[in-house]
Amino acid sequence: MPAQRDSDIAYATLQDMIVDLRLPPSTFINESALASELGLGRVPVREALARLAKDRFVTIMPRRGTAVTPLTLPDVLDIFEARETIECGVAYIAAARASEEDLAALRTLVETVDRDRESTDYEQFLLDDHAVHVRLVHIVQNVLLQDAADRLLLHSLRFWRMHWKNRPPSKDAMLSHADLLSALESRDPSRAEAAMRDHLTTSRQLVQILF
Amino acid sequence: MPAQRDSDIAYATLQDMIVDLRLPPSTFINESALASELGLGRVPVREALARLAKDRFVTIMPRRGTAVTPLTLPDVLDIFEARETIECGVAYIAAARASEEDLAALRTLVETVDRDRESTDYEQFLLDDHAVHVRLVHIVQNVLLQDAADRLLLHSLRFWRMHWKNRPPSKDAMLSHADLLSALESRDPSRAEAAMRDHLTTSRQLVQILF
DNA sequence: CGTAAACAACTGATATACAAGATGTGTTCA
DNA sequence: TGAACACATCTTGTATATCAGTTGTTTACG
Repeated sequence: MPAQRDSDIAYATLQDMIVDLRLPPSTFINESALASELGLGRVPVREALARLAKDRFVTIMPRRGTAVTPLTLPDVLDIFEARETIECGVAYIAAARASEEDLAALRTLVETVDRDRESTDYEQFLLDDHAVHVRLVHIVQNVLLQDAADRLLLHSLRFWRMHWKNRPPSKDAMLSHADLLSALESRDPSRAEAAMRDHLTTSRQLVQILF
Repeated sequence: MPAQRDSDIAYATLQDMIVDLRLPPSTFINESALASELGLGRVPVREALARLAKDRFVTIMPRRGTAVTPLTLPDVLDIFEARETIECGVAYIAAARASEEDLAALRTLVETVDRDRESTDYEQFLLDDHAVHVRLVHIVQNVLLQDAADRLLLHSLRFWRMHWKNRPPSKDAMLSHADLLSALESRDPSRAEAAMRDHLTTSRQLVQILF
């Protein structure tokens, strides 16, 4: 879905604004104001909102208005559960399907994340961690799984930014992907799946403890 | 996403038309003609097409036109792979989470499917089989997984209709869900997952043999 | 005779304008 | 003083019109 139409520009811009919290959860959206702010017409903005609603990034209440979807605890648990379901399967498949280039790229990314863990710049950590997961999904080369996973990863990114904004993370809240990478490099699907499951359940538990 | 706006009506109608092959794969879509045929304006139809494109039911080629997405063998294999990834995880979760009402409803549906297998009305079989999978996903009560799974199930339904249209199925191509149901009723997540995996890999192999 | 360039027609893409529904406020009556 | 009804305003939803881009065809030139 390459951005060439105004509608695609609006979609990409709005998604960015929602995920990086420039439009925080529960923000009400005024179509006309937003359109002139983006320098676009109302029609392409509307088309973009319709698509974002399918991703559940915004919630359209017919004849009442559109709002950035709020982020409740049940929602967050759904995100984690869905990620676990899809990404564990993805890790299993990727172990068999990854090319040497994939593994090399992944190793670089994982090392970057490990450096990020030593710093206190959690924004950079989040971005690089996100990149690892996106790359992993990319390995499978299945657009349908990719669609689903990318959406979940963005929801997840939005959540962590929100979560850490007021409660900056301790160092051990920033997890490594060393086990996962090692499993992939030894082409061990079951171990890769287990590593991913461990990775996701651990981070989920870090959230649940706080609530 | 309840249908009340014209845009929702257009979305639901078009999705039906695509999945039941009234609009076969690769059909080119003329917005104006379609709008007047549906008795709607062009704008809501456009919004609906934008959403259908996100589901990959139609393919928008900017400034060139919109077509119902074709159905190639690699696409079909992606559908099966994605279904296996998601639905096996769903089956695992559902085994622990299903209520007694869920199990009762599922049992009725599975028995209906088993009756369908005795007949030659593959359309009815497809609909009831679809209903079983939809119900199973519903049990998990996770809208994100539901979004992803429902989409895949519709893609799958479209494929089977296409596939069996010219090659009507033999009786053993119509699979049962007896094993899955029995695993769910004994609350055995691993067995439920295994039953689902067996179900899906078997039907995938039935396709691959023919190509 | 073949190829390339220009033109015309079609169709999608966006902007402008209009209509309808919902919400909040103000006034009036109990 | 409180509650209910009506009105006004705001915002979404839809239709119509205009603009721009792509494609296919035709014509002219090599």
